[in-house]
Amino acid sequence: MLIRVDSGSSLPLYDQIASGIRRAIADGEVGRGERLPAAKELAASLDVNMHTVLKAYGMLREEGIIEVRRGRGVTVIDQPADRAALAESARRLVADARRAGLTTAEIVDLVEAHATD
Amino acid sequence: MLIRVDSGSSLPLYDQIASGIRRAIADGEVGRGERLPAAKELAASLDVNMHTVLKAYGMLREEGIIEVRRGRGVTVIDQPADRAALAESARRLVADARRAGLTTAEIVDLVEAHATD
DNA sequence: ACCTATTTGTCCGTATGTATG
DNA sequence: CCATACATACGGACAAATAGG
Repeated sequence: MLIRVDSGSSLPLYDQIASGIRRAIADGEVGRGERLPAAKELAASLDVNMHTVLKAYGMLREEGIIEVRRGRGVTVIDQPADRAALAESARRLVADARRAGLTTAEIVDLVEAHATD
Repeated sequence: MLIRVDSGSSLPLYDQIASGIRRAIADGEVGRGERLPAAKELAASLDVNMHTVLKAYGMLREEGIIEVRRGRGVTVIDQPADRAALAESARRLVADARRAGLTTAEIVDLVEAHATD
């Protein structure tokens, strides 16, 4: 898995790492169900602290794209895409947001705030 | 704001702190829009590390209950219930979309498609 | 415009705990 | 029992946003 980080970037290192892993998965560089390197190893290879990698892993776990378990490591979740459920989620979000009085632009902002690349 | 933590508990300190703050808000001990103590202060009063308090604050921010800003401190959000539900919906949508391999731009497109003005 | 203090954000390092195999 | 690997908590350092003088 090829990831590069730039300590001079304005983006936090953990964001860069999370993005790199998302890309690696999207590109099929790491397959579904496959294991990602241990935090300690990835940290060493990127020359960052283990906590920084663990924070990136934690983000991806909250996004539901990896499974993180102590003693076992990190694996990419293998789940088929369900576009129907996705559309339903989007519909429900918009409905709730409308009820709360949000404009379309505000809804987009809200979504983007939860979709940090 | 009265919070108690037990280092002997099986629950992490940051969970205990977050729970304590949720309760304090629910009980009206701290009002909407009011400010919570600086992380450093709360940490000192609970005899825990500042980072532990910051982690608790981060959790509550993700839940949409509080607003945390650098240099300004932490304030309780006006409509926690609605915003919290919205944030949760947005989080879930993004997680599902990520799992389906969508990029941020594609997620925004999906939302906009359901938010025709 | 400048300076200072405050406050959170990020990153590092270390130590210890806990689940897994 | 032992090694691996993440989880929690501590501490320190510096950066960046904010507020106020």
